[in-house]
Amino acid sequence: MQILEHQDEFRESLLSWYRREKRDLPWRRTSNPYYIWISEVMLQQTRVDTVIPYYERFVEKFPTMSALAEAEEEELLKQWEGLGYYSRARNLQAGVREVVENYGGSVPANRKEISALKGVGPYTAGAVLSIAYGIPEHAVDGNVMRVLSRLLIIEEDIAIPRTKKIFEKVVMDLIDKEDPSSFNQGLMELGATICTPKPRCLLCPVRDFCAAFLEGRQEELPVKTKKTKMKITPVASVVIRNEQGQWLLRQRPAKGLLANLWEFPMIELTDDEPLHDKMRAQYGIELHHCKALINFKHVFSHITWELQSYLAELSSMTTIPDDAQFFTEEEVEALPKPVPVIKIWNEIKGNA
DNA sequence: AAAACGGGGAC
DNA sequence: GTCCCAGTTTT
Repeated sequence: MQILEHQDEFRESLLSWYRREKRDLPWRRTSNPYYIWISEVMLQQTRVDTVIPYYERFVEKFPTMSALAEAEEEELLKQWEGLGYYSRARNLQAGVREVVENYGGSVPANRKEISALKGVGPYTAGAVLSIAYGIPEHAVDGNVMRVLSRLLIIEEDIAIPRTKKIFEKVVMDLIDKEDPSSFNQGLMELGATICTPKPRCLLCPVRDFCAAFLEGRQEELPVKTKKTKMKITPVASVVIRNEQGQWLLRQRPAKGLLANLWEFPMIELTDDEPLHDKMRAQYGIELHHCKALINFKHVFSHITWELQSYLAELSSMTTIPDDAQFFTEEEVEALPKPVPVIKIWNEIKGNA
């Protein structure tokens, strides 16, 4: 089935535009599958401008798969600090370890095997295969669905998982067999710079092929039902300093939100029970001279923390929880911490 | 199929 | 405020 008239001309217009206009990005200066892999994982749900400095530091710190395979998780998370979706980092390391142990250090060059690696889903598999190895495989992300939904007027709801299969099929039909890397990246580059949610069609190199532009319907596509009921959670974070001037940090659980990152002991404020009682009940900590620090909101993808923070002294008689310990200022700096915790820490240091 | 999973930039 | 970003995993 021919899904698009003038397929060859479309490919040529897209590819010549991409080769002429593509941004000079760090991961476009290499074809090392490991580096491409790193970049694609970092770019999941994350903008290019945010990723660039993280990518540069990461490949400098872990220049080989062996280096990453041997790294401590704390060191890994410190490199990822502030980038979000921290399971990406753990999954990347797990995947790299699989490659080192089971594939002799060579990233698999077929969809079946590469997709079996931790953290490598349908998009990342296709991206690494096409960009690093030049294999004609689909790499369908949000950009590609937006571009193709307009190009072909595909009105299926892109919020529904099975809709992506439609676009994967379209890409496999359209993809340039000679340069699948530039084709896939060209679609994404177009979506990121021209065919944006608010499209700039007058700059588009393929508008003559675009069914939505022809009908003036580009603003209506893609169709996406949204629905996020944001949950609001009031929390209190207590910064505790002992008589030696050390700070009490707790490591978050290994699963769930901000897994394994460090924080000042945090309490969910579900009822109107006093903070002191909750600290005693949940942590066995007795607070003295509790002073209010700063209050702010922190928005995650599905939760908003309404966060209160306090500075308190700890009585020397109290036992501390076994998932928490005291750290010097230098040690606190070195621990991987989520952004709201860093914000509190900066407030502490500013007051000192 | 839906929810969980971070953080920031653009409007 | 809303949207959504070079998505994947878990439930």
